[in-house]
Amino acid sequence: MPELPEVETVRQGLLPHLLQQKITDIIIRHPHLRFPIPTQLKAQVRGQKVLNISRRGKYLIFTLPKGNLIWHLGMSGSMRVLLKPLPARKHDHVDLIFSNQTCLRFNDPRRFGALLWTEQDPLLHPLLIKLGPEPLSKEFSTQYLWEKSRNKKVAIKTFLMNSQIVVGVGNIYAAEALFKARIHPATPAQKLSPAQCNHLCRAIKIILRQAIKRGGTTLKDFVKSDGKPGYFKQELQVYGRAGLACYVCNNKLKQLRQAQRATVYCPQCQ
DNA sequence: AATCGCGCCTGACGGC
DNA sequence: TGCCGTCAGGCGCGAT
Repeated sequence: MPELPEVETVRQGLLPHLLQQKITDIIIRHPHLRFPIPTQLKAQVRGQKVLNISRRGKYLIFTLPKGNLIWHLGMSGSMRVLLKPLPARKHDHVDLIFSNQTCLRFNDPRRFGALLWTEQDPLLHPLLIKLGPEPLSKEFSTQYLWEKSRNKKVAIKTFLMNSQIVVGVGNIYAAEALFKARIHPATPAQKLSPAQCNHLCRAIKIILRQAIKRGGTTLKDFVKSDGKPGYFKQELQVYGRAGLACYVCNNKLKQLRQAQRATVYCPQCQ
C-alpha cells in the first residue's frame, strides 16, 4: 500500500526520465480501475510533453500543456520506467510511450488505482479539492491539529487517516506516528491535550520525512527493478508486528480493529 | 454534521 | 493437489 513517502519516491524517480519527454502513444490494456479510464484519454494526451510531475497527497499529477493526468496507485499500484520495450506482464494495465522509446508502465493487481484527465486546475478536481493540508507543510501544525480535533469523538487513528484532515497518512504511518507520540490509537480525538497534539504533529512529520529519505536510497534503482513500491518495513516499529515485543519496553504489541483496519500498538507505551 | 461501514479487487495463506 | 474461505487495505460514497 503505497503511502505518501512511496508516492513521493515514485515521483522523484520518474522526474529525471519523463520531464520534457513527448508522449507518442498510450496503451490501455485494462481500463477498469477504481474509476474507468476515460475513453478519450489517448486523444487527450498524445503528442504532449510532460511539463511537470507533482504530488497532492497520494495523487500524482502529470502536467501537460493541455491538461493534467491525475494518477493514483491505489493499494497495489506500481510504476516502472522501461528504457527498451518489454512484453507486458500480468496486471500491466497502462503504458505511456515516449518519443525517446521510454515507456512508463503501470501495474496494479487489485485495480484500486485510478487514472484520470482534467483540463482544469487539478487541485480543483472533485477528488482533490476537499483534501486537507500536506503533512509536511507549515499549514499542518500543532495548532491545526488541536483546532481540527476539537469536538471530534472519533478515534485519533481514524481521524489521522481521514484525508480531509490531513493527506497521505495511511494505515502504516498512522500507527507508527501514534506509537512515536505515545498516544493510544483509540483515544477520542477531542481528548488530545495541546502537548499531545504537538507530539503527534512532530511525530508525523519526522516519520514521513525519514521514510522519504529512506525511499530515496532504497529505491533509487526502481527503474530497473520490478517496480514494487518497496515499503520501508525495516524501519517500522509497530505495523505488522502484533504479538511481537515492543522495541522500547519489550512488552507484547497488541492489535485492534478500527474502521475495518488493523491497528498495532503497545499497551504499555501508548 | 459526524461517523460508520460497504464494496471494489487479487493474491497469500490456512484448513481440509 | 486443489478448492474454498478469510484477510489485507485506499478511499469514495451511501446509510445512519
